[in-house]
Amino acid sequence: MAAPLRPAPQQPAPRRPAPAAPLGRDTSDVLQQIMAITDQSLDEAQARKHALNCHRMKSALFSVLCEIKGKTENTSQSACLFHLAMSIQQHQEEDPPDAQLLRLDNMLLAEGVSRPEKRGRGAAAGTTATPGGCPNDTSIAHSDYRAKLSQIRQIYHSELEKYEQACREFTTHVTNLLREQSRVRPVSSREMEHMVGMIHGKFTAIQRQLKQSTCEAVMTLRSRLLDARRKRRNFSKQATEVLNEYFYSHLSNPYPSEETKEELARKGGITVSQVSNWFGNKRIRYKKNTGKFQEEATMYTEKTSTATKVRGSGGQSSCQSTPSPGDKAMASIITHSSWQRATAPQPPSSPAGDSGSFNSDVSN
DNA sequence: TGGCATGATTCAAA
DNA sequence: TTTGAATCATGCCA
Repeated sequence: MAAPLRPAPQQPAPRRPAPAAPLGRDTSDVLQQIMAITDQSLDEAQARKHALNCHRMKSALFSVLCEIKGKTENTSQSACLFHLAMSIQQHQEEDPPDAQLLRLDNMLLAEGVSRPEKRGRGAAAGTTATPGGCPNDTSIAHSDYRAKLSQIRQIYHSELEKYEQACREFTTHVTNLLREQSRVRPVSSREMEHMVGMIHGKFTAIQRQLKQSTCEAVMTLRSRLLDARRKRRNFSKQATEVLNEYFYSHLSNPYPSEETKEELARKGGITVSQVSNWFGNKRIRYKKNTGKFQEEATMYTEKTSTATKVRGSGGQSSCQSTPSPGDKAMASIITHSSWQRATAPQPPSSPAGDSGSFNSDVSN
């Protein structure tokens, strides 16, 4: 059986100086050498380049290539339009990363990483408030934070500089290479710009990675600082007294309004969130073990009753803290009955309702 | 050092 | 969004 005719396998380009030969064969030979030049080692390529530059057909080949390029200009124009459209589309697709880059830039700027290091104190730490924290602890944490941030900033700028330097060097190298190639083939300025743009695009991607990892480092640092803020610190005696007084004088409905919370926070020198936390904990712990809190309850109700007698009939809490001999029993009854109803959102403007429920609880 | 007290956090329910 | 409940984490004291 006859084997089917197959196209002859492509022979690798001969790596030898072009001998004197007919024009067509000579041209294709030179072209093949150009094509193969990237496969060769640097020394070999250098020698090949020199041979090509000195080749007697070089100027003829160059003009032919220019002619071909000129003829295909129309085609290339449409190709350029296509590339332009593709590039626009690509840029549109890259919008999210660009937005991300913008966010990264903003964050680095906000954290003081993008800026050169400030000499003054509290450059970045000034932006982090620490409500309810201890000044000594936070200042230690902040100095630690600043030191770590400074390290991150140094690393970031050093790496950024390295990348920029590498980008410049590589761009110069590629530009020189293209200039070199322009002696053999026509290289338009647009091609050069395109190549430089590509290089810059690659290095921008690397820079984005750098910014991202820097942001992550800053976030980790911040979260560690936040963990440090989590440290528990007992409230001052005054704060505890203010809260307890309110709690036991409003035992029927220990749900202070937002305004009351603010007032209690101000009086105790703590934050509104801390007041909310305290009441949340107090309610649940009181309910769980009423007996344990009886002594405390008696103490505070007596205290507030004394204060009421001294102050007379004025004051917000005084009108709601009329102590009765049966406070202990009342507390336990209230705890197990009215709080369940009281968990429903309270009407913001019903102080009378508070005392009313208190009285009704007592009477019940 | 262990146990208790207590402020903070988390999560589900209303 | 607030609250209850559970849980964590830390301070304090015997």
